[in-house]
Amino acid sequence: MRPGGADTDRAAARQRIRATVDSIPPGRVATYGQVAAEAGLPGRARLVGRVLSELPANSELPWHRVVGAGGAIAQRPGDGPSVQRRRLRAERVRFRPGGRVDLAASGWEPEA
DNA sequence: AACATGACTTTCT
DNA sequence: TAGAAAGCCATGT
Repeated sequence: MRPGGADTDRAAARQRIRATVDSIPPGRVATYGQVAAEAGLPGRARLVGRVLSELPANSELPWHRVVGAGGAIAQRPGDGPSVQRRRLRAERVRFRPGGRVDLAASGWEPEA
């Protein structure tokens, strides 16, 4: 076989992204860039968004714990921000006036 | 192969 | 507060 093939790399990257998202504890949120960096893919925040966009509706992955830079709720296709906001509020995630997540209080601090 | 698009981020005007 | 610009890059046409 050809270890290190491009296809394999992309598949592995997406798997690491999913694993990272899955490791975000309830009540905490991480930004796209943060998830990418934790997954060993610095600078590829977009790839994270891509992976999440392809998740099946019944996915167990806590996609709602991923927000944009500065705690902004991302504009998702076909659905308003209210869905994600509700799910986060249900986990006691703190919000700041303006509708952003309070990263200082509820941001994810991954353990080394 | 060129071009467009997108659940992104950061910096500079 | 807004917009442009430049990074990033997988996918689809």
